[in-house]
Amino acid sequence: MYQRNTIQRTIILQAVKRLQNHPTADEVYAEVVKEHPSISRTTVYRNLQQLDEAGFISIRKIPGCADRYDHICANHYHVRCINCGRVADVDMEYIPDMQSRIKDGHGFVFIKHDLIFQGICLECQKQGSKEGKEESK
Amino acid sequence: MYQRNTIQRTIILQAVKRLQNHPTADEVYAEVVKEHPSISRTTVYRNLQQLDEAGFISIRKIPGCADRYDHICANHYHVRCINCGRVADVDMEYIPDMQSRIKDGHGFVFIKHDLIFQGICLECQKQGSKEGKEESK
DNA sequence: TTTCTATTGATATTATATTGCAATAAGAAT
DNA sequence: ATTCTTATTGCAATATAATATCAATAGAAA
Repeated sequence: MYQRNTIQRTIILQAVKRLQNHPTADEVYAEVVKEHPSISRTTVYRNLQQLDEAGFISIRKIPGCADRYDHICANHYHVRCINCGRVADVDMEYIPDMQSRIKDGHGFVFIKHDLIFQGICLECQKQGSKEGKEESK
Repeated sequence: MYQRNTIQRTIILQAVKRLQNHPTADEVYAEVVKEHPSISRTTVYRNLQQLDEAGFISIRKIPGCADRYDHICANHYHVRCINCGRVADVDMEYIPDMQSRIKDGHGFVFIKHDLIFQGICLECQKQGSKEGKEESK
């Protein structure tokens, strides 16, 4: 756990709270470097992880793309656009006891679960999926 | 789609079918290089992707670790050990209409979903989680 | 046998993330 | 206010996973 609230940590947290669209570490870096041009990418990566550990933000590991950082920490589900990579929340009831549906878990102790939808976002539908900024990996 | 069934493609497919534990591309490489010492890692990556596209195996993108290759193509759910990285199937009914539970999908067209559990496998429980071969990222 | 081209394998590159370490800066102690 | 202490930063290097480029090769077809 970290000890001090530095300028860097403060503006990184503010950036995640301002950018509400599940930014990647690099997108957070691009945002904070405007305000604090000397900040290092390493510091952004490091502080995002520390802010996650401290419970102020939540890291979201989405299959097939860079980690996203979420200003909302409560458990919820996400959808990823397979054309442009955009990640959004879905409004769906969280199922805390999902693991109770498992008949055979091969001796695993279950801790949590992630449910990630894949689809095409509204913008990419409009553009006929022609010029997405990212291909699905 | 590929045109020819090369030696390399054949032994890569056999390796995935033999290694039933959701191997990574590197683990498949380690297996096939025993039989075919001159094979290139690139060829393994490339063929695994082509075999996935051709429907003979299935790529599984698990958050926070390297892609796994599955000899079973039918939709099902997985659990990952956060200590050693092992990926296993869970025996649980597949829910094809999961997206029907979404109240607001923000205009996304939904295509598929992935449900991934995280937990501790039997082996890591026995070892008291002391010497896992991989830390959770 | 010769031609044609899919495929391979070596190398380089990209993307994402982490580690090591010297320099810095922010509190605490004096 | 000055010094001390150490958490933190930022640079550079490294790690890992995956992909791109391209000349050489192999194998089917003519």
